[in-house]
Amino acid sequence: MLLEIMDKSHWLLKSEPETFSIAHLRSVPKQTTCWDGVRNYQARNFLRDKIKVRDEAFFYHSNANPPGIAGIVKVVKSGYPDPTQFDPKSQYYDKTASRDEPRWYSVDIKLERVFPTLISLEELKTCKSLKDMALLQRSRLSVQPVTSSEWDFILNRFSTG
DNA sequence: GCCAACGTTGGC
DNA sequence: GCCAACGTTGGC
Repeated sequence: MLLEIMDKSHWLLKSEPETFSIAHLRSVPKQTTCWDGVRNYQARNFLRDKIKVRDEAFFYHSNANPPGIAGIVKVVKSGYPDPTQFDPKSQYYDKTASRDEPRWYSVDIKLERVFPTLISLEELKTCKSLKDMALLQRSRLSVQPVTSSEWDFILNRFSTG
């Protein structure tokens, strides 16, 4: 099957830990959750079109003290319409979206690893090899690609248990 | 809490 | 399709 010979892609997913941290993810059933609430078109396109089952992602704590990469998750379900866009009670409700024409997408992710210590943004910034990383260049994108070399570099450079 | 960066909206 | 106004993100 084609999927088996395709390389995994790597991503970085941001979450504010006050809202949903890696500790929250560890405590939910099956350590699996719907990655919902993304309301940016470029991020949406990655969720809808590019992120595949078996891909891995860094779980990044944004708006945190300190901000940084807290662990790794894997994708267990690829893009499908974000259910919160249809829910009037959700803070992510979007009245312009319909089930026939969904506007926003989610994937399901499962916890793979919590790093024993956070890899802080400050440390990432000191690495010349990471100077082109989307996180350091286009800091506001909440779903962003990570190249294989960036992924490997980070796992090798930092003690991640 | 500030504010720079950047994304979205809407009048024209 | 431009661009000013406005809103959000997220580091600090």
